[in-house]
Amino acid sequence: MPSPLEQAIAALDNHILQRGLRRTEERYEILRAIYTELTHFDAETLHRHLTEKGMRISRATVYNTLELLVECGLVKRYTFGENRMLYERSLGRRQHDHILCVSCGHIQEFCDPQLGTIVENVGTLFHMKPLRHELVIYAECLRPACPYRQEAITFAEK
Amino acid sequence: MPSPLEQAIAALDNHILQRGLRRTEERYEILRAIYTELTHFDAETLHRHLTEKGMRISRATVYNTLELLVECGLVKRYTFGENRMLYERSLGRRQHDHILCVSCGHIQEFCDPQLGTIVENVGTLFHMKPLRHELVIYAECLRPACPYRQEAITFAEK
DNA sequence: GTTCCTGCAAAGAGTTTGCATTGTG
DNA sequence: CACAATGCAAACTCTTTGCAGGAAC
Repeated sequence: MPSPLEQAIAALDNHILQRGLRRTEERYEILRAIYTELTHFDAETLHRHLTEKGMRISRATVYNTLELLVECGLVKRYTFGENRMLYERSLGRRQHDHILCVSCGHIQEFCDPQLGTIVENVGTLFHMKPLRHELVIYAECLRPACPYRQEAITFAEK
Repeated sequence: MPSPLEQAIAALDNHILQRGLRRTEERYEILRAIYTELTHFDAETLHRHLTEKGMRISRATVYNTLELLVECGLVKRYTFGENRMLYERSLGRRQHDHILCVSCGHIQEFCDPQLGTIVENVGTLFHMKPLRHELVIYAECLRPACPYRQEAITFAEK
């Protein structure tokens, strides 16, 4: 069984072929980073991650490629809490939603099968067809020593 | 029974008194507009609305006052679909979530009591205390003549 | 009179766009 | 070798900030 990365590469190959686009190194490098190294990241973080690994790539290409990958369903885009967009890989993953710690910013995922029913019911009520949904729970960690707090401090000091 | 606007003014009076702030005309005008004329608006729309009614007010004051009103719980702030913040009045309103039409941008509200249960359960699962949540359903209107589509076209042409 | 608040304009953050250059097909 | 995609920098949008003048207490 192929790994999610292998599946994603095959899907991107296919999309590029279908649309007469070009197989550039940048597109595959970005896809690889998203499928093997990053999760819940913003465009800036992805750009920094790639340049720090020695790759020479522009912000424009990062944004262009993210849009391409969102279009062909390989990446999902969210607009969490703060005014920026977050991305994550979507192939080989169940539908899920997010719970975000307001003190450290750490994001965790959860699945709740009942939520799908609620979304369908609301759609029916309004005569609308739900295409996607986003539930974000903003919460506070109850553990006195939250393991992610240090991460948040490091992040804030930058 | 006092109207939501009257309650909101009283609450703002109280907040201002408690914190030793000042009762400026701008703050009360903004509060009045939010409680009687606008819903699901962004800062720019509020600013335009006020200036079009002849009021001379700066963007900085609009942003400052929105922050003040969010702090004291009179206004709620959301980060829907696109990369901007939306606001709405919160006093005298039940907890609700939003369904957004992707073709015209129209936003409607719904309440689902089961959602609260889901949110609590997820909090328990992760040992976190949920503070608030946002569910946004992105959907497509099934009615061939969506009454809000014209609104969207007008909006787009601006 | 003191201090907070406002207006203005400039700065910031995140994202998009225009255009010359590069490189895929 | 055509033309899509890249890199760079500038433009753009939304929001925040610094500061001088003005208003509330």
